[in-house]
Amino acid sequence: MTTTREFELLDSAWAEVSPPAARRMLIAAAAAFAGKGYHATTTRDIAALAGMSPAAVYIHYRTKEDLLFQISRIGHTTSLAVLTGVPDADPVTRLATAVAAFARWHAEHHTTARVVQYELAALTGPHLEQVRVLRRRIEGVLRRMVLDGVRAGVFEAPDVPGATLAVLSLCIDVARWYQPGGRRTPEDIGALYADLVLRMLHAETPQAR
Amino acid sequence: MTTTREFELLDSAWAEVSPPAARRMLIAAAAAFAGKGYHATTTRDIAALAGMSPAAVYIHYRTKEDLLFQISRIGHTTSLAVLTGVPDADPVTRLATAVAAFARWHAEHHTTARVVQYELAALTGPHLEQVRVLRRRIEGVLRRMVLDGVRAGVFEAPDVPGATLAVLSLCIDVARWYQPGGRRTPEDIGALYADLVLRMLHAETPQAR
DNA sequence: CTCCATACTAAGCGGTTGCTTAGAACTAAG
DNA sequence: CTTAGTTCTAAGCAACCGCTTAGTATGGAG
Repeated sequence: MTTTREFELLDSAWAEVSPPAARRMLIAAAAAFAGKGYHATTTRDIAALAGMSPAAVYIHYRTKEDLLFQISRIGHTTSLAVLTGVPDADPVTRLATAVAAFARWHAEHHTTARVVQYELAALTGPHLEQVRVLRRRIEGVLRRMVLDGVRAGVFEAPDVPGATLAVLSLCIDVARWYQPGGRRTPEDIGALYADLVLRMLHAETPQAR
Repeated sequence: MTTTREFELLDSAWAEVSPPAARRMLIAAAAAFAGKGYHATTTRDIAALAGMSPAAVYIHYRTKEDLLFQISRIGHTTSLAVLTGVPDADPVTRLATAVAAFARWHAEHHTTARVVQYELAALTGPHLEQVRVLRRRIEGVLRRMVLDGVRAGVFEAPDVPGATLAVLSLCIDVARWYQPGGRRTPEDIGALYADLVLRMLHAETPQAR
């Protein structure tokens, strides 16, 4: 129960989910899906983690897949907000800040991020389509940032879509390898990746971090 | 059946598996695991894909997890061989060739690579430990290449383990996003990534390549 | 031919799965 | 107090899971 409460306090993104029992169920499902994978998780696992009976899942969610979809939808929306919420600045600072925040999010919320990035195949047709729209928007935002820098002459990238792909891929993969007890904090990872990405684009690192 | 035969011809790494029926079973399992995930794949799926009865699985493999382990073991060994098989050269050329080959392998063999990279959690204790040894070796080989360049003064990396992590992560994640029908061929991806990695390490791109 | 090992299938067993049903406990309005 | 609506549980159903068992077909050795 302590774990669940910590989750709620840390993760303001779940605040919109109500009633509280439905939120607890979502958080339990996200933890279970992230730890064992969607298909290896049973509805009984989720209910037990949420401290309720197996049937309670179906009061708030139509199916197990609906639970996955809500996690995926909220997760994608939140990570998109992290990218777009970066303050306006020159292209170099802007991309550096965005990469740092995006990579950091994938570490800090690696539980949600793992579901977001690695359980897409378990979504049903219409739900998958809805999530794909969000994913295209995320890539679009990042590509625009790279393109702005290239146009301003501060980035050097012979292949803009390719560079965007690499940057996105780098950040996403944090969710796979990150471990909470590890050597690097989410902040460290954000700083490291911002630096590496600027080097990748042959940009001068600004003295303002 | 045509698909299975194509697989066999393309993938020489499976050659060591015998008898042929056991090889067909492994290839069918790899395809199924990559497509739907280990837990979503039933032993009946695998048998059907291999064109045999469900019970035939257990003639050649003790459990479903043993099938996964064999795929993972061979996959890890092969990808390690791809890295170590790079011809000796100056540090810049050597790392560039290795990254190109490693990234390319993850695209070309994205079916196997997906099982290798994303189904580790489904391995049982001793099998997981065995695979972890191979994974540490892969990271070690790559780190050594980065370190050699830093020591020779041709790479600039304030954080060698961090840079190694990023390079490895970049290549591994190819298995997640690569699609056979896509715009980029495995060769394209290898070339793109070799270039991006050299930039990341502030190295001058050699004219060869 | 017999003998025997290998490779396979048909059938099915015990256990687990996602999900449903029937009803209990609680809350709040009239 | 009654009533209605909501949230939960106990019990269980049909389908499906990994895996086993019993038996058949094949082919090589003697």
